[in-house]
Amino acid sequence: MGEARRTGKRPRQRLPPVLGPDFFGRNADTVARDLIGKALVREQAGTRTSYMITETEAYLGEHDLASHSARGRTQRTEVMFGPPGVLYIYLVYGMHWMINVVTGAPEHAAAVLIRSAGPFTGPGRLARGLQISSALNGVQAEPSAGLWFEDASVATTFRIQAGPRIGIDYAGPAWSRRKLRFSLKGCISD
DNA sequence: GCAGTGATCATA
DNA sequence: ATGATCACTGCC
Repeated sequence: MGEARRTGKRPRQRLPPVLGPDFFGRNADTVARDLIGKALVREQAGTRTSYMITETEAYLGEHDLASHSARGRTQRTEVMFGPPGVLYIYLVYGMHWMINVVTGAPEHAAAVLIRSAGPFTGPGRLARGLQISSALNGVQAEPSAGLWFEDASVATTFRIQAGPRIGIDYAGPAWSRRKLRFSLKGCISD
């Protein structure tokens, strides 16, 4: 007993789909744009919290001089060359963890940086707020990992703004000018 | 405006 | 082994 029956007139429960390789196995800029308004879900010690994603950045691949993968395959960038939907998490400035998800086909070293979600504006604050660090680097984003993405948009209509990426001037004007940062218009992070 | 912080990578 | 760099944040 105790199990809910799935027969009869009970309406079928609609679970928000977990975004997987089908979603992430596309161009980074498409994924980055599509992630705006989606949910980043964190579960720790049985407590689950969803955060609406409001800001992302696309890193297109080895040809993108702003991307870590432009320097080739290294120990750090190895996960970027792996399958889509895997988390790429690294430390910058000795104290801030960045949450990325690998996109595109394997061997195509592209990723999307999650810059803001829910109340956490800024990639460093986001990782700190969700208590994310290197433990999830190289791990598939799925419920068993405690961090995953869901197509759970609450807002029905919203505008997405595109602008230049932050903190990548080293890539030169051609790449730093490109509008590969996406944000929810009206949010503090837009 | 700029200091803090330490992994990572190139150079040797 | 050493030094430069860094997909940032917080406080001046």
